Amino acid sequence: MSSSAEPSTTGLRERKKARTRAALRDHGLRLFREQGYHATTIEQIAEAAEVSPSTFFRYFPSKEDIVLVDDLDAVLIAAFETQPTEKSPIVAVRDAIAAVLAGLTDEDREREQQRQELMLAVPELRATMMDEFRRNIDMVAEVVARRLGRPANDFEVRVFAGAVIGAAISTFEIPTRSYEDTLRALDFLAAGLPLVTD
Amino acid sequence: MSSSAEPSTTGLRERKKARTRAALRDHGLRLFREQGYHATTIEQIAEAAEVSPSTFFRYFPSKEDIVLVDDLDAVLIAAFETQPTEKSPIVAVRDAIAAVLAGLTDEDREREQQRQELMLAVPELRATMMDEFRRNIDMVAEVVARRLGRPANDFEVRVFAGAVIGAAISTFEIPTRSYEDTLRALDFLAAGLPLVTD
DNA sequence: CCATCTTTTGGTAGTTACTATCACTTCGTA
DNA sequence: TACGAAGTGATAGTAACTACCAAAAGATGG
Repeated sequence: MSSSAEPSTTGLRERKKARTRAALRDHGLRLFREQGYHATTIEQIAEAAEVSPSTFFRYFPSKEDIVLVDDLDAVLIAAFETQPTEKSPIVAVRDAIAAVLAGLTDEDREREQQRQELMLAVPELRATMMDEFRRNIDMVAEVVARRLGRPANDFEVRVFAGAVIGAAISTFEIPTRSYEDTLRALDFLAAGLPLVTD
Repeated sequence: MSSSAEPSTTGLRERKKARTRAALRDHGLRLFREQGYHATTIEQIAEAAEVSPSTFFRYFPSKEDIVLVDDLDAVLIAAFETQPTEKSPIVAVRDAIAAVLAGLTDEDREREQQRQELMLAVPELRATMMDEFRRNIDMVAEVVARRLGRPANDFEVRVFAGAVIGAAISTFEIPTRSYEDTLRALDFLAAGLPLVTD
């Protein structure tokens, strides 16, 4: 048992594993896109990646997990922590998200959009979505709590995080949705949700 | 094909169907509680309800759907619509929820709590939870939009609804959670999420 | 009351995601 | 080069679901 630090670019074994994992995910997502989620079987994905079905399950605990990606978490946290402390929590969150989104390539945004659409469309994947949702609340709560010097499970901080993520999620079903909608939603929340009768 | 109004207390057939459905759900939830969700098979549920596995799937499209209940939707909508229009949308939502919760028996609340815990604990059920979550956003948005004379898919109204439901959901993970926490969360949201450094 | 039509049901035979296990191969290392 | 560890494939099994068909039971007109 090694120290489990980072195996990044070591032996052939690690490299091969990384390649197999990437191949499985890429072929999986491609097949999902081409023929739909249900119509794609593990066998097909394994075959496309040139491994056995057994091996698939050694890399991903389930078919759904192919879609689960949390690459952006660390980036978001970092972006938030560099926000000046003068900003209110809600504005800091908004600006952190804006910064991260601005830093993505069009391709990244495209892929992320496709992932979200897939999750919305396929019932099985909505479990994944709920998990992501809860994870995001935890993440926002933790990071905001730290900034305010409150405990991580502070009631008000968690409600704040829930409202932020809920506002963001509410934009997911907009047909023509772009990432600016997410920012608009947070702006509206920052303004105190000023709804008035027209 | 009849007029699909309400078959409520008609022929023997309807009554028997209602009984079978209730038996399947009750035995299912009981078995989930007693032996866990995974350990309970459709076969066991069907056997307990004295029908065949085939019949189970005629009543519920999947095992998960046993847990899905939306009895409260109509009640909540009605409670909201009787709120005086002077109240701001957020206060009206809060008070409507408070009224509904106050109207439940302790038993109802207990059962509802158990359902939510089950959904949080079992991965497969979180898909159901996400669906419920989206349905709740839609419901709040629709009802608030009507009150404000805006279209049902109005951007600001949807963000409002997302924030409300997000705030409510954020309280789900509190270990000692009671239904008052949901109201506290909405109060905090109504106050504009006033987070300040201590 | 009976014949008939419709709905509901049980059974059988799939498919697919996923688990467990075991022998075999491949890689890292002394 | 020999040995241990890690990765792989194959096989057999479980359980959620689907499609289908024939039998049973409730509804309906004469």
